[in-house]
Amino acid sequence: MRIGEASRISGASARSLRHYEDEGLIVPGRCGNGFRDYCRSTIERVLVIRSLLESGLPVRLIRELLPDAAEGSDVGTGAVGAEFLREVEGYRDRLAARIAVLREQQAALDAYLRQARRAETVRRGLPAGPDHARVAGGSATIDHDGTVARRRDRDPDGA
DNA sequence: ATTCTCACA
DNA sequence: TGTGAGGA
Repeated sequence: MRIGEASRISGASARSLRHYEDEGLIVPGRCGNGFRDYCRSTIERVLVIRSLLESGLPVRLIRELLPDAAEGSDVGTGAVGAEFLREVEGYRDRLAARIAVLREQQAALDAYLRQARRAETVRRGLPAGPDHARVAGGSATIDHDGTVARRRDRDPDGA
């Protein structure tokens, strides 16, 4: 079958199917007209790839886990090497590190929203609200207390 | 109507 | 991964 049907059956977009091929995860055949030809085993392989992807394994590791798409016929054995496990662990650790960073960013935004809402409430209750959110040139960061710390990239008039 | 490759506001 | 171009 061609990529269209393979896409419907596997649930992977034609784009993804071509991508998996570029990544060496699958090796569909080719018809005379150059169209890709997907056989049943390839479809099954795509299904496995998708589940693995959803499990969080990066393409690189999936490639190592699955038997060579080129030669072999059917799917995964159970022969996982110790080195492979270490790679997965490494990936998971890096993921954890990224999550930690994301948590900090989320905390910073939560803090910012709290102080921003507080400021909004205060403004309504007071005669005049002098300071508003000002966004000027340069970069800015939001601290854990919700404070927006701005800094000019370079002070034009300073020496 | 489908697919292919290539490139990216 | 999506999307569009330009061709088969």
